[in-house]
Amino acid sequence: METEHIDTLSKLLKSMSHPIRLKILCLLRDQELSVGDIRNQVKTTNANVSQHLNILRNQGIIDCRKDANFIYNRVTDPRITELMKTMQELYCPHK
Amino acid sequence: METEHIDTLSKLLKSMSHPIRLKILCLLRDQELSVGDIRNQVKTTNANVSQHLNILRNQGIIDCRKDANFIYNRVTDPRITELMKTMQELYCPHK
DNA sequence: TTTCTATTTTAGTAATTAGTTTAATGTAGT
DNA sequence: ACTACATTAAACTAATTACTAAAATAGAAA
Repeated sequence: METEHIDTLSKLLKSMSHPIRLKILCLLRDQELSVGDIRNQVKTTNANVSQHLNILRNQGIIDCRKDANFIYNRVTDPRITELMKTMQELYCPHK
Repeated sequence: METEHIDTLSKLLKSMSHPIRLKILCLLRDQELSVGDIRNQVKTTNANVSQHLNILRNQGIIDCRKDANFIYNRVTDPRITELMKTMQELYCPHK
């Protein structure tokens, strides 16, 4: 694997490797959620969720659309969905 | 996904998300290498490689065997190999 | 034993990352 | 206009992580 890919991938993994951000990605895997929705599930402050969402946006993992005064977030990159699926299969004991 | 799995996985991703450690994992995917071998490929100090290897060992990703005064490292967890394979397929343009 | 080589550990510092608080922005409804 | 709500931005402290250099450990060979 080339250095360029190593760097790209390590940045991606880093952005996913915070428990709050990983949880957000899980939540957004099959639904669109507002910042407030996420805050309720993750139990932290709005500002903190916002900061984490921003990191995921800058990484190109999620994007958002605005509706009234809500911002709905969703996973955009299908590779992330695929990667999450693989991780779940490998690390979550299948029922 | 349960909180426990989220924590486990985020720790795993964190340990993989440093470029040097990710490169080490790539190198060890299909071969056993000594600390010095790795240092030559990664271009840093022995101590630095040793520290990164230690992080990967504590995470249970790799283990090592001693032969004379060399320590040979290898990936032990087959899930890591599988995960690396998926990441490579998704993020390295296939020839 | 001494010497050399490979690796690890420790200690120190620099750099990055995380979380809290507060202020600011934007939008809908009254 | 004002008020309420949702979100973001800025500033700061605390905590973690990374790298370097030097000392320590362990084994092989002389």
